[in-house]
Amino acid sequence: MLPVEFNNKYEGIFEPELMQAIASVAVEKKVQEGEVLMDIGQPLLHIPLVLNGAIKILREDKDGEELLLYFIEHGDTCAMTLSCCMGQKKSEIRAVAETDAHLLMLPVSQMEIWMAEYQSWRRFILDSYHSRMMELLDAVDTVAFMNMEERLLKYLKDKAMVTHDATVKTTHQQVANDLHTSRVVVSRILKQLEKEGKIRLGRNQMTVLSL
DNA sequence: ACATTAAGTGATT
DNA sequence: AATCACTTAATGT
Repeated sequence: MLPVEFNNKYEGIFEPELMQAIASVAVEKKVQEGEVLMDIGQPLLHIPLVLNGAIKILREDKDGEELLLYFIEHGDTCAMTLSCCMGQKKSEIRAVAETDAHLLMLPVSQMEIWMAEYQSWRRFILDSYHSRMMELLDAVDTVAFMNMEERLLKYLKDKAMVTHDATVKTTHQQVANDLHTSRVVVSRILKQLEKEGKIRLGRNQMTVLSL
C-alpha cells in the first residue's frame, strides 16, 4: 500500500496502471535529519522520491571539502540517480537529510521499463531532470557571480524555505562547510547582515527577517 | 568551578 | 576572502 502523501500528489499525474506498478515495487523509507542517504562512489540502486522533508545535495572535492549544490523536497527526485540509472554508475554526489524526511524508493531496474511503457512517467522524469538542471545552473551562477554576502543570504533563505522556519538552527561552522568557506568569514558577514537588519543572530541559530 | 564549543575581532596576506 | 592568533560568551559535566 502506498502512503497517502504519494497518492495525493501523484494520482492525478500517473495513470492508474503506473500507480499500481509503483505500488508493487516501492519501498518506503524514513530518514532522520543528518542521515547520509547517498554517498560518493556508492552504487545507485534506487530512485528516491521525496514525499516530505528536504534533502541537501553536496559535491565534495578530493580533500573532503564540501559544497552545497541544492536542496530537493516534496515531489522531486535526484537528478544524479536519473543520469546514472541507464548504465549502472556510481553516485557523484552526497545526499544528506536536511530534515527528517519520508521517501519512496523505486528500483532503478524499473526505470527503463516504465520509460517505455508510460507516457506520464517519461514526462515526470524529463520534467524532474529539467528542474534539477535549472537548479544546478542556479548553483553555478551563485558561486560564480554572487559575492559571499549574497550567497550567505541566499543560503539562509533557501534553508529557511525547505525547513519552513525562518529561524535556521545551525552553527557558523556548518554554514561555512556548506558554502565551502571559513567560519571566520561566515561570522563576519553574518554580523554585517545583522547590522543591515536582514537577519537576527543567536547562539546556534540565525533568523531571516526578510523572506 | 572547569573544560569544551561557539562566536567575535584585529592584524596580515 | 582566507588565515592566524587571540578573546569573549555560552553550555555541558
